Amino acid sequence: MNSQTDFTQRTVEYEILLARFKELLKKNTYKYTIQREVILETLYKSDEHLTPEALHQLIKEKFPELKTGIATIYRTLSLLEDSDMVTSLSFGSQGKKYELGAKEHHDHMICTKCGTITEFVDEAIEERQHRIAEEFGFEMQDHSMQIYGICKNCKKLRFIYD
Amino acid sequence: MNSQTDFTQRTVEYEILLARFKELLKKNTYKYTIQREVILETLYKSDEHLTPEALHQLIKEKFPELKTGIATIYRTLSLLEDSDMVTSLSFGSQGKKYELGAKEHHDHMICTKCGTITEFVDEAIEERQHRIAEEFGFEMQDHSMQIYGICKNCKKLRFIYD
DNA sequence: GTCGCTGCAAAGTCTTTGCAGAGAG
DNA sequence: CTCTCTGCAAAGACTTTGCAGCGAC
Repeated sequence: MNSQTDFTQRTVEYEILLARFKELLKKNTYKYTIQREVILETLYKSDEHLTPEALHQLIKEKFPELKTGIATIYRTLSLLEDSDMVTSLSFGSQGKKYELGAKEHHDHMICTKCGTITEFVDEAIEERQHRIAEEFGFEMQDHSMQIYGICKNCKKLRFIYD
Repeated sequence: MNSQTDFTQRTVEYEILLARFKELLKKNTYKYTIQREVILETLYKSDEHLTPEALHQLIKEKFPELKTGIATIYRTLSLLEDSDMVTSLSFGSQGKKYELGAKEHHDHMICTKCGTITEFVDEAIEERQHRIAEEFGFEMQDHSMQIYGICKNCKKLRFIYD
């Protein structure tokens, strides 16, 4: 293990994402800043859906020298969301979670015990959604679906602890 | 037009709902209060999905003598939600909206221009959802689906104003 | 009567905003 | 150089909580 920083451990996929991001910034005469890239990178590296607060924690741990403020997290997330680079999910009272929206479309299965989010795609459902919107004369921009329940893992644990 | 109060203009459907509610209260040794009934009634009469604030406004207008506090609205909505009598929907930053959950299950189509929510049900989708949960070893408790876009009406208006 | 419920106001959360200095273009 | 972006702290919006008095049972 050498002393490479995280910044050099980039995948091709991430490079493409970053290029898209820089293009977006340029197009809107926004500036490239290290904070903005770190936020993008952290979202990219995380498999999870992150709350602004969780994202802030991760960044403080990984890049403490940046002293990134929570306000910047919020501002950047808004910017990314407005540009359709990230998507947010709202929960009951657990606030809002963000994920990179560059990935292909998918829906969410949310465990009400542990909060874990599993992604899935179902073509039949996608197809029906389009048809329904059409039926109502509705111009669909987006759609989302959530299945709430107890995940496989928590079902096992429940068996042990309950 | 006579001077009947709203309380006497009850439908059979509402009476059943109210009976369910009273039963629920009794079962949990909660007390029946006029505020709680007014909240239930207002939710029942509204075709829309209401924010706690909107609900509060409606109640202040209809029953000013009660001086119902916003805290009571929140407390009662929580109570009703915990008891599965109402369901809440979360939105981007527009907060949370509540609807009576006593009705049969349905999904939502949300206009991003005017915020109007249209309900719909699609059997094919319901069926697929169960199948997907099963596939993942997930014990489904609930599910929700939202289609975001521009409603028929706003599409018309856009044609005129844009 | 008792004990839960209510309104009010104060306290929490979470998110946004104002501002002066730092830094990208 | 200019003008945006940032961190900080203060302000906002929304929701919850503490408390004393009121009211259901």
